Amino acid sequence: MYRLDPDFFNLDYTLDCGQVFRWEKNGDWWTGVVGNNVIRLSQEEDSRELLIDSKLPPEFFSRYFRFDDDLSSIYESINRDLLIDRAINRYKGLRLIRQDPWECLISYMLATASSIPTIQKRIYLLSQIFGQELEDGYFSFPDPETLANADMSMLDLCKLGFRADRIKMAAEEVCSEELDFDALFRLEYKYARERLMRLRGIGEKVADCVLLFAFEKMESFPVDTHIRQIIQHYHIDDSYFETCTNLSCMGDWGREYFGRYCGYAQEYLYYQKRVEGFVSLY
DNA sequence: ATCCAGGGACATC
DNA sequence: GATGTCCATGGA
Repeated sequence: MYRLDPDFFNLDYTLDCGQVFRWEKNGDWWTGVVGNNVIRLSQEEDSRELLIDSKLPPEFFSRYFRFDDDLSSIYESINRDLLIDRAINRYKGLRLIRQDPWECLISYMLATASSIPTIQKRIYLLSQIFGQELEDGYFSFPDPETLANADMSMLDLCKLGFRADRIKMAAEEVCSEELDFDALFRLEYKYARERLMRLRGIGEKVADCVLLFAFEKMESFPVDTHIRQIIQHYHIDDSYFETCTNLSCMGDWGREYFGRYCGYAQEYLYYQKRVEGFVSLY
């Protein structure tokens, strides 16, 4: 057990905002599985110090929680209007997380048209049935080979619905190295997105989530149902915005409007909408 | 009962 | 390019 003292960091917002699905809070402590590690974290009320119950070194958490991102300059660059300004101030310290590409890919393929508790349940079942038990009740995420070779009757136990065959196909592509994660890292956002969207079950939204959360593409602007509702609800005085009705246009709008770090803007708007609905700006 | 949830594929126009 | 329907599942 040791401590870190990062600035601009709120553990609750970061783990609760809906970007990761394998953390749960009991009392003051969060428990989660990252790779083959069961990790427990807490944050002190007043000092804001991060308490870490894990054998992993500080460098691991600096990387995982993106302490290398300069949040104050990111806030400055994305703060374009009252709505995002409110979200930034209310949820200050929410950081994007550097996720594992494979787990992130499958997780967001399983997330389509589902509530967050349902997604969490699917991922838990998938890990319980196909992963390794690390501690009582905590399982590693299954590796690509296991899912590629999984038989459908076992996969159906995870309640994936129509998503089951999609993730099996994705697992096969990863195993055969037809889908190369290293290559995706090197590709520009636009081309990495096109590559991911060639997979069955990956459209613009899932591709953007995976690129934002696992491939360092901060210019991703995932348009899910909440973001769509936000854009439709707040008729911001912007001619480009006014004509923006379909989803892919909303993504382009977000990129242009918020700039290089629009992925951060997206996450703040998303979380604010989930927690508070359509907030008043007066 | 009906609608919605971190959507996407496919047909149709 | 824009629109409608279907796809499982679970909770409100």
